[in-house]
Amino acid sequence: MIDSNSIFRHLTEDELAQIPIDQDPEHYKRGAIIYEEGSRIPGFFCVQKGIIKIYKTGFDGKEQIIRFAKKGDIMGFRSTLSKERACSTAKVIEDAAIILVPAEMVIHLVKTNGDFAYDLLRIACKELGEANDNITDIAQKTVRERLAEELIHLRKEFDLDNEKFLRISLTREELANIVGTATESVIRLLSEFKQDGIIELHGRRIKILDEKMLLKIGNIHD
Amino acid sequence: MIDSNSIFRHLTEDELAQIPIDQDPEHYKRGAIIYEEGSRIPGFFCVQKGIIKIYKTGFDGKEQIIRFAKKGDIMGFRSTLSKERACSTAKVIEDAAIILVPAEMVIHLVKTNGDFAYDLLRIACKELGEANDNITDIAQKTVRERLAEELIHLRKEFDLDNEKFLRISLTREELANIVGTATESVIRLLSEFKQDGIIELHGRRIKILDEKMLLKIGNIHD
DNA sequence: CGGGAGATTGACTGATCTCAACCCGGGTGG
DNA sequence: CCACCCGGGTTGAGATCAGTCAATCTCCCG
Repeated sequence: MIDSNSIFRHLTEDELAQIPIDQDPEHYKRGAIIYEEGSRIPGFFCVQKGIIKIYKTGFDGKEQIIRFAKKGDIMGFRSTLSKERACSTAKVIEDAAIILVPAEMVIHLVKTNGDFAYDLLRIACKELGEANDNITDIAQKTVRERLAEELIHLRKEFDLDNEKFLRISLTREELANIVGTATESVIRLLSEFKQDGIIELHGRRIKILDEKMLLKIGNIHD
Repeated sequence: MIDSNSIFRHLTEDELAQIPIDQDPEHYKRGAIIYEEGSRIPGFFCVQKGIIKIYKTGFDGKEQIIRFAKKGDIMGFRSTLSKERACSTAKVIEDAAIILVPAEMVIHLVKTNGDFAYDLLRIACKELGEANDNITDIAQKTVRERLAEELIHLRKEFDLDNEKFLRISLTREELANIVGTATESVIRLLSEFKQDGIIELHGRRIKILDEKMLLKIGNIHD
């Protein structure tokens, strides 16, 4: 039930009993909004199934996708811990099952279970590191480089199916909102990559043919 | 010695005794590097005086300033907690005094002192929120908007002296490396702002005359 | 006085964005 | 059954923000 990399792996029996982990998760359909920018968050969400996009809305209404959450990921801990209103929106892009751990419970656990606190801290630090990488990329790389890099990133996070298709399906607009560019630019660059034999496009599905080339285009070295 | 918003405010007498907080801090001159990208960090740095810029180096060598640390701020906790190599460099831009808390000590505190863990978590969450805001801004706003916003941001973080000069002095290049643009662009935009009577420039010192206008240019609403 | 770092300015270029037209497939209501 | 609509996806043309390159200037320091 609780596997070795779950955020709950260090809870005691007693603690686990207080968490709704065995209860039925809430089910959400594609398009459903789990929480919205500016609202209060009741606690922290653990994704058991599905994919959620987490985005902020810019002043002109354009969405900027910050990250995705999938099975095993948690959402909303930032606002939960700082007791602030949500500063991002979470929207389902692949039907999801999610459980909610109440805010007081999380805070109580942080204060009383050191291993749990440490794990949570490491998750926050990991996200922080990724966010900082992201800032550097967006500030310094071209759209072309960022798109290549994002394809690699999606491949790492969601993997490929046995036909080499990315296991996540995004609209062109969503891709643009990750990379931070216009939809048309994504379309043009994707078809360029296709021309060059780097990817194949079947509607929203993207098949990755030449990962080496993407690494090169994206200036990814590590 | 430990004021009410110090990260150490929740330590017990015993715990405090184990921390080098009363010892003489290490002094660093402008230009000194406190830790460098790719190196191991011995622990976590608490700034008692001075200003440090924390930046990442892009693949072409251009630096991207992630944030500043000043009195009361901590640095390097991300790498310390995740036990990874530093992914950013910390360089002094105003003579600094800094104490170091060894990594094992920090981790031990996180695991045994819930209030400390909670405080640290909140700091991480705060940074994470700021990083996400930053991503959205860089991805969506123009250079002009970002520069205006950054001036407001610097004014909030470092305040103005009694002549309305920003209490932080940066080269044009550093300003460019925060905003994510070319040095020349910063120079041109600053002199535009000067033409419009929004700021005054005296070498590196920037006097803020019309904050309202900066808010407007930067599309800052909250 | 020479050297070097940082600041400035101008000219040019070009990567991206915006706008607009058009296509395509699916769903829906008449 | 068909016309229509709508959300995405594409493509082209033109406009432009911002980056690059290069020359010059100004301090400040040794």
